[in-house]
Amino acid sequence: MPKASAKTSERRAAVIKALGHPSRLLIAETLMKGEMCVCDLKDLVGADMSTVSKHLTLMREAGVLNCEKRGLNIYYSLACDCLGDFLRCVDKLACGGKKTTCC
Amino acid sequence: MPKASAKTSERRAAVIKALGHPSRLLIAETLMKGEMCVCDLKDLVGADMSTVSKHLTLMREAGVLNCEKRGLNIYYSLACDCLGDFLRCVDKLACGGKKTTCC
DNA sequence: CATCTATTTGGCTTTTTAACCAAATAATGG
DNA sequence: CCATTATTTGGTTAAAAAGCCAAATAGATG
Repeated sequence: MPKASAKTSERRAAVIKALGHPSRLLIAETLMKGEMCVCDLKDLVGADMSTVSKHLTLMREAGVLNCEKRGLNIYYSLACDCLGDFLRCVDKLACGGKKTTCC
Repeated sequence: MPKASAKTSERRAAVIKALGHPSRLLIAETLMKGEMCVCDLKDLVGADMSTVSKHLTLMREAGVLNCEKRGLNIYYSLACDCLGDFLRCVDKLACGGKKTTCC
């Protein structure tokens, strides 16, 4: 585990932030099953195409997604197969329940 | 892996968002070594105490942190020991490098 | 070449998040 | 009970993120 310099902390936070939005998380979860093109992801998310495109760009720039153009479509896919482990941890935490106060 | 309903997606995203800020991530990384009180975390982060307090509240409400009051201090700790796996995945992605375009 | 389809970009508005300061609360010790 | 220390809350302001629309770009196809 690398030590947390300010720089790596920023970079890590960018990756995490890229997944910390409901639509983007849904996209990532869905891409675990395989690549998809933007228009299919648009249907999945149910937002404006331009909005989805911006989410995808952000995720790609964070290093979370790869993309490849084939014909008219651009296919996005996960850059890493570790997302399962990532989500397992998230789910453990998410189920912990919201504590409104500590004492 | 539970299916991603809108509700669970929201909840998961909240957990992830709680870690997707440089200061909060630094706090979480530091707490892997053990609990700390707010004033120590304030020194670590180097922000106003009230700012740090709000970060901690947000993380606690997301389910990421627990806290316990002892004497005058409140000690925060990680709610789950899975953060290592989480960060391993994040680091893999963070090292992937920023691709500015796909083609 | 003109056109069609898929996607990205730019611009703008609204919402959310972050930060600080000052004031409130809570437990402790004199 | 008063003062002190640790922390949270409320309020305000500034900065960042998200969404939509319209326009631009890039291949594919007739």
